[in-house]
Amino acid sequence: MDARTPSALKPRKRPRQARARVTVDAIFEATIQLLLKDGPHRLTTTRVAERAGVSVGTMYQYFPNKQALVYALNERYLEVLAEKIESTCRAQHGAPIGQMVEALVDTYWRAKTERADVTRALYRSVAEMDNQTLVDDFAARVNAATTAMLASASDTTLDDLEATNLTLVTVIFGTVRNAFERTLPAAQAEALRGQLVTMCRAYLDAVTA
Amino acid sequence: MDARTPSALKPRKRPRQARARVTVDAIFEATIQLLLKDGPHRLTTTRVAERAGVSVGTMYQYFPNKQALVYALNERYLEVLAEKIESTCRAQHGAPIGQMVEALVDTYWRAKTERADVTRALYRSVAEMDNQTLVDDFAARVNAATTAMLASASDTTLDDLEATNLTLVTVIFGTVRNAFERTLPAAQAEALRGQLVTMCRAYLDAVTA
Amino acid sequence: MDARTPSALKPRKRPRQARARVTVDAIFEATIQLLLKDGPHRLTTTRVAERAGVSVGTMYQYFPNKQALVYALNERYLEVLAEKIESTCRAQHGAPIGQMVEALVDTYWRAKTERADVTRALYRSVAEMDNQTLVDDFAARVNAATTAMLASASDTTLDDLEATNLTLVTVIFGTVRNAFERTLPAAQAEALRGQLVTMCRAYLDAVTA
Amino acid sequence: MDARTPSALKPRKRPRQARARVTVDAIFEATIQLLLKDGPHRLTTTRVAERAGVSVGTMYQYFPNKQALVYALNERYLEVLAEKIESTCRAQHGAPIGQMVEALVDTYWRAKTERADVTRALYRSVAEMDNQTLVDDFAARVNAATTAMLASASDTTLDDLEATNLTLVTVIFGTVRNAFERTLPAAQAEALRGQLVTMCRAYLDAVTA
DNA sequence: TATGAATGAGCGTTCATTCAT
DNA sequence: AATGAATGAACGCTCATTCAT
Repeated sequence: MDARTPSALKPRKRPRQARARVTVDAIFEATIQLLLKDGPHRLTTTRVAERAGVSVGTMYQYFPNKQALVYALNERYLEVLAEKIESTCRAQHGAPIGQMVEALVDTYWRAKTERADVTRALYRSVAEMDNQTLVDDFAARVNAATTAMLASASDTTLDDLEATNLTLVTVIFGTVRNAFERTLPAAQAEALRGQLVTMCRAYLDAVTA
Repeated sequence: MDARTPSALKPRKRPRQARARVTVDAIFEATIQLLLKDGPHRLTTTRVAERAGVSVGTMYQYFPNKQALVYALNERYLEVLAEKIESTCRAQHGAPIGQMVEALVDTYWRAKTERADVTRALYRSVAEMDNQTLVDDFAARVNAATTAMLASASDTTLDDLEATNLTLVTVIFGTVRNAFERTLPAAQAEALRGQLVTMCRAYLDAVTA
Repeated sequence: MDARTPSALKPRKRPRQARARVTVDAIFEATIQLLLKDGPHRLTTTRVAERAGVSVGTMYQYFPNKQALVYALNERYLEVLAEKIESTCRAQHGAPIGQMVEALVDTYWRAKTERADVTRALYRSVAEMDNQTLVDDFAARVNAATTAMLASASDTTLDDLEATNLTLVTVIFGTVRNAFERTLPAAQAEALRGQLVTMCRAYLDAVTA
Repeated sequence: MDARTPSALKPRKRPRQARARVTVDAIFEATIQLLLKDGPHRLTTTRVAERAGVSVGTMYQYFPNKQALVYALNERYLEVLAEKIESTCRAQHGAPIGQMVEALVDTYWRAKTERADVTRALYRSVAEMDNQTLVDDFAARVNAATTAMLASASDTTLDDLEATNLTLVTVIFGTVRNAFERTLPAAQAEALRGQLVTMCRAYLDAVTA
C-alpha cells in the first residue's frame, strides 16, 4: 500500500490482529475462486462474502467498495511478484549479463506458473476495473530493479541501458502473458521458455558486440 | 462471420443498404469510444445506442445481444488484421528470413498503431466476454500464414520450424500488447520496435547457425 | 361487430374484397396458432404478421392495435357459437323440455370440441385483455335464445323461467369449461357429457313437478 | 410448498420473523389488488412492490421471479380451499348423500364468496402463467376427499362412484366459476346456489334409483 | 462489533406502434 | 397500398451499498 494508492480504494483498516488477517485472506481467496469459476462480470460482493464465510457488512469494513477489493487483491499479488523480481535482481548483481536474463525469465515464468489459475484470474480482473495505477507502479519498481542489475553486469557495458532494459522487460512480460492466453500444452510452454532465453541472450550479444 | 461463430452471437441481419451500413458503423464506433472512455464494465447498450445516435431497438435489430456486439467488433477487427498479416506473408514468400520478421513486426506494429485507441479498447474488451473462439481462430490463421512464409525462406532452413514460429509469433504479439499497455511516448515506442526487430533477427541467427 | 363494440377496438376497415378476407383469415389463423404454441404472453404483433405472411404495417391496417385483434378473434368465434346456439333453440321450439336441454348440451359441447385447441387458446386469451363486453354480449344473446326456447316447451310450464334458464345456462357452460381445463381422456369426457344431460333432465323434472 | 413445486418457482426464503410475514402478506395483497384493477397483463413487479410499500429488491428476496409470486399466491389460496373442502368431507362422513352435496356446494360457494375479489383475481391469473401443476394437485386432493365422502353415504350406494363424483365436482366447480364471471346481483347469485343444490340432489336421486 | 434485510438505480432486452419509403 | 426499419417506454431482474438491529 504505497502513498499513491487512490484514497477511494484504500482499505478501511489494516489487518493488525490475527483474526483480521485471516478474514482478509479468506476474502481474497474467495475472490480468486469466484473470478476463476465465473469470470469477472459474475463477481458480486454478496457471493464473495458468502464464500469467504463472512457477512457483506463485515466485508465492507475491510474494503470500502468492490473495486477496492479487486485493487487490493492485485496489489498484494504484484507486491509479491515485485519482491521476487527484486530479490532475483539483487542476487544477480555483478553476474554475467546472459545469466541475468536467464534468471529474470525463470523467476517471472515460475511466479506466473506457480498458480496459473490465479494468474489468469487476475489478468482478467485487471482490465475490468481501472487498475492502471497499480500496473504503472509495478512497472516502475521492476524497472528500477532490472536497470540496476543490468548496469552491474560483470562482462559488459550496455550502450543504451534504458532502451535495452525496456526492451527486455517488455518482451519478457509480454511474451509470458501471451503464452498464458494461448493455454499451451506443458511441453510447448517449456520449450517456449527456453527459446525466450535464447532470444534474449542473442539480443544481448547483438547489442553488446 | 465464419461457420464457427456461436449462433447466439450471430448478427441478426447483415447491413444490406448503405444506410444500414452507416448505422452499424456508428454503433461500432460508439462502442469503441465508450470502451476507451469508461472501460468494459461501463459499456451499456443504452449508452452505445445513445452515442451512436440510434435507439436501443435499432441496435437490437443488428445484434441479438450485447455480447454479440463486442464479438462482432472484435471479429471485424481481427479479420482485417489477419488479412494484413496474410498479405505480408505472401509478399515475403521466398525472401531472406531476416527480412521476413522485419516485415512481420512492421505490419503488426503499424496495424496496431494506426488506430491505437481501437487497439486499446479491444484489448480491454476481449477478456470480458467469451471471445476465446475468436482469438483462437485468429491465432490458427496467423500461424498457418507465418509458418508457410518461414518455410519458404531463401537463405536458411529452420531445424524446428514449429517451435521457432511459435516463439516468434508469441514474442512479437506479446511484446506489442505489452508496449501498448504501457502507453510509451512515441519516440520510445519507435525505438522499442527497432529493438524488437534486432532481437528477432539475432534469435534467428542463433537458431540457424 | 355490433354497435357496442368499443370504438378503440373497431377494425379499421371491413374486409370487403376477397383479398382482404383472405388476409384477415390468415391473421386470425396465425394468432390462434401462436396462442396455442406459446400462450398469450408470447403473442406479439410481429410474430403474428410474420406467420400470417403479411407485414406488420398491413396488419395495422386491419386492426388498430393488438387488443383489437384478440377482441375481433373472440368476437368472430363467439358470433359463430351464438349462431349455433340460436339455431338449435329455433329448431327445438315447441319440443319437450328434456329434449331441449339435451340438444343444448350437445350443441355447446360439440362446438367446443370441434376444435378443442382453438377453444383452449381463446379461453386463455379472454382473461388476458379486457373482453368482458364481448362475454356479456354473448351471454345476453344466448339468454334471449334459450329463454324463448324454454318458454315454448310443449310438455311443461316453468314457474320461474328466468331462474331456471340462468341455472341451466350457467351450469352447462361452466361445466364444459371446467371439463376442458381438466383435459379429460375422451371416454371420461363423453361419459361426463351424458351425466350432464342426465343431471339437467333430473333438475327439470324436479322444478317442474 | 409440497415437493412437486418446480424449483424455479420456490420461494427464496420463508418469512421467519413477524416483520417478514407482514411483508409477504403485503406483497400478496398488492398482487391481488393489481390483478383486480388492471388484469394480469398489467401486473408488473415494480407496481406490486410499490403498492406493497417495499422495494423491488425486497420482493425478490422472497420470490425468485414474477411467476413464483403468482404461483405462491395461488398455492396459498388453494391450500386453504382444499383444507376447507376436506374438513367438510370429514364432517359429512356417513351422512345422507343429499346433505353431503348441499354441504359441498355451501362450503365451496362460501369460500369463493368470502373474498370475491381474491377469487376473481386468481381466476384471471391462473391462465397466465403455468399453474397447471397447482390446479392438478388441487383437483387430485379434492377428488380423494369427495370420493371418500360419497362412498360413506348412509342412505345409498353409488353404482359408478368415480363417474358420479367427477360429474358432481366438475359441475359444482364449473358452475361457481361461471357464476363469478357473470358478476350476478346478490339475490340472483343466492338463488342460483339454491338451484345448484336442487340440481345435484335431483341428479343423485336419478342415478341412485 | 457484526449482521444481512432492505434499498433502488440501473442493467439488458422486448415489442406495440409509427411512418418514410 | 404495402412494407419493415426505427422508435423508446416499459419490463423483469441484479447487485453494490447502507444501516437498524
